[in-house]
Amino acid sequence: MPPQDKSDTTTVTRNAENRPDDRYDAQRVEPKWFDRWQQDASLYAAERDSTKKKYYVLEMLPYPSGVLHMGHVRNYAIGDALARYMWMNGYNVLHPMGWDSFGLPAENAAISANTPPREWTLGNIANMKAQMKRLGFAYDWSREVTTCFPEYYRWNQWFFLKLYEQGLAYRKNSKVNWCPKCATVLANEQVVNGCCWRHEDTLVEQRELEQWFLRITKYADELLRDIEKLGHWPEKVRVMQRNWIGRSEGTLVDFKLDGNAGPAGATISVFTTRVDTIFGATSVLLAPEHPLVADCTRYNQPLGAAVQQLITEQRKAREAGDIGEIEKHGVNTGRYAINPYNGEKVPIWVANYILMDYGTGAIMSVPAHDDRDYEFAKKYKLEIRLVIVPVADDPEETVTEPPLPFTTLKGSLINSGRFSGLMCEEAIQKMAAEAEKNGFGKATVTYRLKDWGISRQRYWGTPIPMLYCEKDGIVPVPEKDLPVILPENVSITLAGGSPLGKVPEFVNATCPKCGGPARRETDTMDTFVDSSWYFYRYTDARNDHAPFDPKTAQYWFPIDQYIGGVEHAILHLIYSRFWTKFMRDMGMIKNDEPVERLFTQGMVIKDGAKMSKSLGNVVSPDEMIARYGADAARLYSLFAAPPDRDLDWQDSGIEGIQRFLGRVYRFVVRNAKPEHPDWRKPVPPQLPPPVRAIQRKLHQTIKRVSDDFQGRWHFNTCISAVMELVNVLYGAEEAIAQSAVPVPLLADVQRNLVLLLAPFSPYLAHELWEMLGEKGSILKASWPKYDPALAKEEEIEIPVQVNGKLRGRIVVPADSTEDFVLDRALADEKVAAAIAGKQIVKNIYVAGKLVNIVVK
RNA sequence: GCCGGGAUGGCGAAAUUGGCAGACGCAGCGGACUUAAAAUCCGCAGGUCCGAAAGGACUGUGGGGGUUCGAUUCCCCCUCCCGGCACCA
Repeated sequence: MPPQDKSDTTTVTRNAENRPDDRYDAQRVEPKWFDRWQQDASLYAAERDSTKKKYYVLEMLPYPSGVLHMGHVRNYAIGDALARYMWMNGYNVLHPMGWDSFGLPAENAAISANTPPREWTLGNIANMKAQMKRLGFAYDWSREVTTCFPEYYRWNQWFFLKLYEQGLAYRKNSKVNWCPKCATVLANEQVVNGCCWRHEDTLVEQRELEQWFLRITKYADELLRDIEKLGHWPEKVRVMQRNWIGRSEGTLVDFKLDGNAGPAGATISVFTTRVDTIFGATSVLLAPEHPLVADCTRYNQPLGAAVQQLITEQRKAREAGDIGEIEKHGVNTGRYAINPYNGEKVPIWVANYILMDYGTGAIMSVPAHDDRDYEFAKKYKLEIRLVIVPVADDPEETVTEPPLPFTTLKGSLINSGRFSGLMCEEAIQKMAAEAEKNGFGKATVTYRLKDWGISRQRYWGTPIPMLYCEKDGIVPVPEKDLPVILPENVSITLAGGSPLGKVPEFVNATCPKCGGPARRETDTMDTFVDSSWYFYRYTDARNDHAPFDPKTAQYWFPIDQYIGGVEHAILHLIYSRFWTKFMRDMGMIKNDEPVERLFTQGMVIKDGAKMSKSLGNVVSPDEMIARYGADAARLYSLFAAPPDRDLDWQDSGIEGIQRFLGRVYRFVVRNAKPEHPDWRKPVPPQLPPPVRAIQRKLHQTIKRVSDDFQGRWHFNTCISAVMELVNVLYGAEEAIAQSAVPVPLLADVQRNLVLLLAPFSPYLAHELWEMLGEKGSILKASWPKYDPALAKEEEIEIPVQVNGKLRGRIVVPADSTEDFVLDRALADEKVAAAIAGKQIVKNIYVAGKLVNIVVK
């Protein structure tokens, strides 16, 4: 009996023979729901002042590059499924979206296409937003954040002023990474293998510039320590952050310069993690760019030339990203330093493997106990002096001449004066204490993490709200004068420094202190500033007197689930953590960390390679929507692989998903009978076995899908489970045709089937929900609950092994005793044959799982 | 070099706590429906060997070893692939 075609909402088209067309046409159904959803802006709005439990699910906001790619679709399909699931479980869900819309590509477009960055960006946003809506993602668009709007970036400026007030933003002259293609500086984090993170073939140059820095290093220790709190982050990301912060405990030791070497009283400070080996130091090595080197080379042309050579070698190696493999070279300065522990004079060398930007740029060289120093000393025939010997459990066996270099900490000191005989770790403590007591050093901690340089010599970014007055120097723009608006109609080139510097109306300003003329800062902020706090803005996106309301933020934070690509494991996620800690110390928020759970989804690849235009293997979401529909594209991106693994896109795979959606649709079209008098009656408690099997499968499926949402998020297996359920339903079609399946059960199984699909394929779910006679959005319906008693199998099949080899299977009631199962197993014909004439050593029964009979 | 992750049919994958390896899907093959095709529905399907068939034997989760009644799963060694870090003193 076909459903009546009288509803004005659900339309089942009919074919030539006037039978209902049970073929699922996504191109008919999806636009219908799309239009309805468009008309209801409140559909996915998070509730203010809710008494419900909150859930904040967030996908990383995209850069509006022009069009969505499959990686976006996958990312958002995961988040959307979770958001819908949480809605159906009664949570007050915050699921927002926005645009990381400042950045260089807009300027490049301006240069190549002569389109103003703002226009280009807003056009892309409009396009991508339309794509997202067409894909059916359930975002609260009333909270949309667009970082290039003054309403947003004024708060970047406001935060900057706060950072400046607290000494966390400061200006200094320093060597910076310069990308010639971007025509701007890069933060350390943005340099990949010596190249620009955006231009992987472009070597980064070193330039000397005045720059604004944020003092992220103030939080280095806390950022490291709190990684422990991120228990629901992928271990991989936690390790990467730990390495990036690079905490290292050691000792600073000052070596005095000998006699006439350098200015009187001058010292070379070295950093070492192995001060216990210092009696084995046979030279001091300086980085080629160490300030003292300049002093040594001033009146020594040949030495200067040699040092210049070392600088060049080091720079080349760094740029090529293989500083680790640099061939060690060095040159003797001819001067000496004095080891404060034993008064010994050691030569000062300059070496190309010493880095100026780590530690103090100077080391003590201990060839006997360091691989690198050993190699260097061998090459230049420097003295190698053993000061640590291994300690064996049996003192008789203690080796006195270990193979060199001997670098472990499991040893004791020799030839080390009053420290001889101490164990290494104890010696490190005592020697550091002595240095401190005598004023020639101290225990210290060094980080690899550097302060965050945020100045960019580009146009399309947040203007840094600072002024330079001839009289008053650096003066912050007063808070009341924010925002400093980014001017329009600026001619953009990649040459000649900051484009804003060429706009007199922008540059020329008045000093708020003295009223005299002042020059405006013309650099803009790194766009990672924008994304460091945007998720707080979502909680209160239209606030125009503060970045957000602290109370509201406190309700929503921390983010319950953050989802994005692993490529942001360091940059974005470390800056965000820093920003949160800074805001906490300002009293704006109470949470120490922004993100409770982080999920990093795998890449979408095709034919074994990352999708790229040059490989010609790009799959376009628009094309997938046009061919298969949004639901199919989304469902396939969840089905083809577990979400944390890379996904190999196969066009034939999505066809299978399209078939599956058609199968579901067809089943419901044929079996929805909401007008039937029994349709809403409760399912009878006693069902005959073949029908009971349907009910059992239903409850098993609900359990599997629910468990996965709570646990490991393997949506691919969730969808498989629903497919199995559908296969069972098709197997029952004959029974249904003969009215052997009670209508209440038929209704129940269809309702639940559609509910189970609601997080994954919203268009189809909404269509079928309506077809089943249900009113209102399926999002407002409750997630199905399974009944363990109904999910339970009454009879189970148990494999029987003999000596671990499968020999037979028996079917027994699920509550059988061990004795009963074993009896039945031994009675099995094939099992009996396999054990005939042998002696049974042991019977193993794993309840409900397996029997193994051990014979000999 | 160090730290992660991975390797399972022709392909994407599954096996959640040590217990039937290959669920589910794709591609393939066979059948039904059709004048025919598409669509749809049903069935078969790791490999090798024996058998006309029913069925049976052996073998099989990158390679080698171990623990166990039993290992894709735990332990040791090795190979390859992907990602990250790397003279960080």
